[in-house]
Amino acid sequence: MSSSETPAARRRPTHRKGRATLTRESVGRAALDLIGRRGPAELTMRSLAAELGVSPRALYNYVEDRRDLIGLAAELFEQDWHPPKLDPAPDRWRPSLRALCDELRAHYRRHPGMTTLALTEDVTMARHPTMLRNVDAIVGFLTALGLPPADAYRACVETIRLVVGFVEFHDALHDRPPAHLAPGELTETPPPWLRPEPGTDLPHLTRLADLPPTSQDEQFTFAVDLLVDGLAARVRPGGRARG
Amino acid sequence: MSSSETPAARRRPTHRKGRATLTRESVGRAALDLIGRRGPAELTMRSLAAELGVSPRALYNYVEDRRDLIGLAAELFEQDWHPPKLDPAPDRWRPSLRALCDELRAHYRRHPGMTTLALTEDVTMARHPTMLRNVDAIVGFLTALGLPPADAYRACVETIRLVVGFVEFHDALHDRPPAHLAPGELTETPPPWLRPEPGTDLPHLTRLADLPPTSQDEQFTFAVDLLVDGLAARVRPGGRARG
DNA sequence: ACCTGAACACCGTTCAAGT
DNA sequence: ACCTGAACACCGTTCAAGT
Repeated sequence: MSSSETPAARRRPTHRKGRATLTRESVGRAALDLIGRRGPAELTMRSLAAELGVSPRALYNYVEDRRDLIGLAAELFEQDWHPPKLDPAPDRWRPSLRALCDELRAHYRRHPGMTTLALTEDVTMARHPTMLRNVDAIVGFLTALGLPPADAYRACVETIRLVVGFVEFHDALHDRPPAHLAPGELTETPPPWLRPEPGTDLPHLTRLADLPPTSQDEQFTFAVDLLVDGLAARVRPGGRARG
Repeated sequence: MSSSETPAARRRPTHRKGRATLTRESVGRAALDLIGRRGPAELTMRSLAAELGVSPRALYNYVEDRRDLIGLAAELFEQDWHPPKLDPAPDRWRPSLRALCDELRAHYRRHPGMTTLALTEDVTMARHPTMLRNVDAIVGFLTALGLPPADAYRACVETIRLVVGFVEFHDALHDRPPAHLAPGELTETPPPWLRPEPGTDLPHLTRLADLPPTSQDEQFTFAVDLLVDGLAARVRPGGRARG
């Protein structure tokens, strides 16, 4: 009766009808989990509500609409990642950058298709303070290598785009092969459909067909190596920035 | 009455009820046009049927389903492009590669979101003979620079991914800004949401806020320059391939 | 052979009503 | 304050019937 009830009595109940109370964050987490487990196409207001044991209408008490839900999941997804330690010393920056790309790739691969989903739903990601800290750390690392600040920012953007593009365009197909494809049709690189018919005049593809295939990881390593060498040309004393 | 009717009489009618007769190709072209004009989200069986003046059911006489339709549009889209002339001479390969990237970017920009749509619908692109010829030409160009065949193929893949990733993740947002965004919110690079609050400890982003913004084209040029320099490190006599 | 119209099972979202 | 159930306007796809 007094104005000083116990804090517990003031707090919102944590359960309701045997079910954990929904919150904006728990709804977003559930969406992110569902995307990771079943893929982005399976995220519907109705399927998420069913997993949470509520009616679809109940979700609208915590998110404005589906776009808001996807944006929320994307934000939580970004909060879950921090860049590894980055060392700009002349003999350490290359392995640092490679480790950064490897860890970023592993993170995005845990939710393949997430970025593409945000893109198609016009969701703008990356407003969270965590993301600001991450970008600041990477830009600082690239600046310490000797890049002008504007180029350090540009290189940061390209590094992230390289990884995200690789995961969304390459890993996503290999990690979750579409049901309609024959097993080996995408695991091989180059894929079988790039193997020319005998007799066609495609000399370089013909020669390629006899080489051992490139694995996903080899292709990724090649992409990161290209980036590292491109940056090295701007970092090395006497390196030329433009051709 | 004779068995030698005129060829015109044997041919399928080109019109029906005042409307051009549908064909698989004309349906695919209409889909590609609709995507370019109104964006990928606006492509539905019903909207396409309405534009063609038929019922939605009629489309199923020419395509198996929506995935098949999108694959068909993607195939026609690829047929519309051919790489420019590529000159591997030591003083010409850099401008050649830059021109290739510029033209590929311009092509993909004509149908922003097309690649992402194909991706989310599990459509595998690029089986058409035209695409084989294009890839063969690019791999041949990179081989002539001095890259081993396996690396030439890998570099070809990364070049295309760089351009497609840039168009889908960067140009798409600038060229068709989502309705819910304030005008300057995406045209500026770095975007306003990367500008830290005063007093926060993000020194590199803080410094960046005072620099003139990077235009889309400058960012693209930077990305291509990185690629060119990365390749140069593998092409130059004495260039090191790995760090 | 090719089309239409009605129908089915989905989807996001909203309304009116419950507790 | 938070929920449910019914409803609306969409969607892809299919069925039965027309010409």
